[in-house]
Amino acid sequence: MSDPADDLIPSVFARDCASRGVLTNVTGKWGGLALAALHDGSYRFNALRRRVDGVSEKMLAQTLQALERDGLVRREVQATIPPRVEYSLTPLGARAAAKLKELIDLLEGEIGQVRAARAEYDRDHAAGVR
Amino acid sequence: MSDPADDLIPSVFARDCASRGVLTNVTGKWGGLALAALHDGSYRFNALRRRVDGVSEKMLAQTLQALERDGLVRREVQATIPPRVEYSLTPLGARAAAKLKELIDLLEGEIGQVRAARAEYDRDHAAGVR
DNA sequence: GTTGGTACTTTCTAATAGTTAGTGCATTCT
DNA sequence: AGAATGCACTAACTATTAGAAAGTACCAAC
Repeated sequence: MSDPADDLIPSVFARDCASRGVLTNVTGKWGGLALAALHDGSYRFNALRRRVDGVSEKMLAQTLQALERDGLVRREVQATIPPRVEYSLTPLGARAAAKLKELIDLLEGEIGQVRAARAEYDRDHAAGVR
Repeated sequence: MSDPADDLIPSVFARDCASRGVLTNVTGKWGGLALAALHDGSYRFNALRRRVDGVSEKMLAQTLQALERDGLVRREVQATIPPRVEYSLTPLGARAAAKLKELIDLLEGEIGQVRAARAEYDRDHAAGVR
C-alpha cells in the first residue's frame, strides 16, 4: 500500500493494507476456530472456551475483542450477576465463517492424505536427505 | 482427541487432532498468504518473498517447509549454481488455496465495512465505555 | 574490487502466546 | 462457618515464537 494508487485496491499481499490485518485476525490460530464454532450458533464465553479445546481465557478474550472490532462478531451483555455475555456472528462474520468452514471441512476430510504426506516427508528427511 | 472414539472423527476443535495442526499451518499468518500466492502459479523462493510483503526469509522458509510436509506444497530443486528451487501447489494444496482465496476475496471486498466497524468500535471504546 | 543474484541457516532480540492469580457476587456443598 | 463452583474477564509474570540481521558459497555484472 506504499503506492497511493494501490490504496484503492485492497490486497492482503500488501503489509499495510487493512485487509491484511483482518485476514490475520480471521485466520489466526484462535480466530478461525472461534468463528467456526460461532458458525454453529451463538455461545457464551466459557461455553466457547470449552468448545475450542486448548484456548486460554486470555487468548479467547483477546481474539473475540479483535473479531468484534473488525465487525465480524457481536457481543451482547446482560447486566446480571454473574455476568452474562453472549457472542454471535454478524452477517459479515457469518459469510467469513462459512468460507472458513469449507476450508476446515476439506482439511478434516483429507486428514488421511495429510498424515501420509507427513510420514513420507519425515521418512525422506530423517537422514537430512534434502 | 482424548476419547479414542474421537480418533475416528477428525475435528479441528480438538487440540491434539492432526487436523488442528494442519489448519494452524494453512491459516497461519504466512501460510495463508503463501498458499494464496501459489494459487496464482508456481514461484521461486525470492519471488514468493517479494509477493508476500513483509515476510522474512526465515519465516517464509519455515512456512514453506511446514506446508510441504503437510502435502500442500511441492518443492522442486534444480541442482544449479545459484540454486534454483520452485514451489507449487499439490492437488490438495490447490483445493485448500481455492477455499482460502474465496475467504480473502470476501475480506478484501468488504474492507470498507471492516474499516467502518473499526471506527465505530474505537469510538465506543475510546473512553473505556464497555 | 563491490554489488547483486540464488535459497536458505544461524544467532540474537523483540513481540506475543501462554500460565497463573485475581476481581466480586451468587449458589451449592461440606 | 469455609470451600468450591459458576460467571467474564484482567493483570502480572514466564515461555515460546516471530522477526532482524548476518552468514554461507558460487556466479555474473559493473
